[in-house]
Amino acid sequence: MNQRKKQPLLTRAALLDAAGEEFSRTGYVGTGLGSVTLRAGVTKGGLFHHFPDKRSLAQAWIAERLAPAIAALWHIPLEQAATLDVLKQLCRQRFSELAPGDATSALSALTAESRGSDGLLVAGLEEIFEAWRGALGDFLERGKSAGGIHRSIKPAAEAAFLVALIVGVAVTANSPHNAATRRACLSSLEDYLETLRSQAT
Amino acid sequence: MNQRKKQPLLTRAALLDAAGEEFSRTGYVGTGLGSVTLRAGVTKGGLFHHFPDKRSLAQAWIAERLAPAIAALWHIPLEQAATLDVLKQLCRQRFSELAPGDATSALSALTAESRGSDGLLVAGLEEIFEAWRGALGDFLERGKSAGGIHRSIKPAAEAAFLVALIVGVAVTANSPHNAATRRACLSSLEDYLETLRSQAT
DNA sequence: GGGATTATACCGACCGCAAGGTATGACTTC
DNA sequence: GAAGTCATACCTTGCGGTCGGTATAATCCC
Repeated sequence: MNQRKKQPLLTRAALLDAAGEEFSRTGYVGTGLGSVTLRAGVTKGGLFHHFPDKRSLAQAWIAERLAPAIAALWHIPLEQAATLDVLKQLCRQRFSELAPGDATSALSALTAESRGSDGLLVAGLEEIFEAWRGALGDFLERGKSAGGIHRSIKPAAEAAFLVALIVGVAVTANSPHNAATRRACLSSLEDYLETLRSQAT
Repeated sequence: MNQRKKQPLLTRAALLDAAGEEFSRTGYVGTGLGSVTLRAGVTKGGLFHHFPDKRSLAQAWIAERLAPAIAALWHIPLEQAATLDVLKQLCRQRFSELAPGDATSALSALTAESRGSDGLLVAGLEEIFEAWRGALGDFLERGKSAGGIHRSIKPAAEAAFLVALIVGVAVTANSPHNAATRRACLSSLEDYLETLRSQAT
């Protein structure tokens, strides 16, 4: 076994993971560094050795954890797809998994919290949204080329619309308590996606 | 002039207004009672005379200020309408007014923040969403009866969908900086609303 | 109606605590 | 031994909340 006692990469990773857990559940201002260090099994000294301050920790987590998590959930499954059914199936799946603390909800909550106050955090979050909209736009573009998606739609606008909708669902209906609302949104979303389908030739 | 020196109703109102300003801009945990009392021109003693604790202050603000504000923005204009054009015009208007700190953004941010942690605040916020979805559902129902809206739609599901979308826009595109994203969402929203129109006979 | 009494509204100092952050030192690794 | 990695102890600040006191308003009683 590895008998090394100081493994900076692992401690850094543990700190990021612990911070992510806390940020996802209680938001940025709501989480104390004490809970983070406790969860990570590291003390204050260790934390501030790896990150100069709380905001940097959050920024690192956003860039190194949250962004990839969103990509894994929403970009990659669409990477080589071009049909509406793939998107519909993806939404069904992701909506059913939605819960407080997951990546989609965390992204939504962090954005809602940071906007207006913590301008520096917004930058990293905004990048995630840009990438998300880009991936969705590319997907829709491919769908248009392949013929499965109607020619008249504007992929960029439609992507922004879809991202907003998903965020809205993550905010208004991400708890097991309001599963009914989530199902209602999903139902209407599927109807809406059908309107993007190109008329059968 | 009224020379009364103690006007409990006015001070209470001032406290609610001040709390609203702070909650809307920096969220629940992000606002200190010091800023609230300062803005209201009241001291801690006065605050805790009217409200037993911080959470009660927030609850009172949600019920007495935020809920009516949302109603004024989204329910009342639709109260006696039944055509899609009224809804489209309303969305155009409200989207253009969207900014950090307004009622719609505050509702979205507070909900995103409270869910998972402050269960007691969620109750009041949930009521607002219920009323919102109800008002929108009634509107769509009237539209169906009047004939302007397609018969096949499910008003309740569509209402949940629309509320989620608006919240999503308020979270992802409520700052003047991303007006482009907001316009994109609005554009797609209008296209989407058109699909609800009943086929011309 | 007018003074005494009680209840209401508000002030301002203070408390305990947890927050973010720092300084220093000890142990590891190269 | 020098640089890197982490622990311990501590500092300052601001938080939500309390408490004794005071000034104003409503009520009572004659």
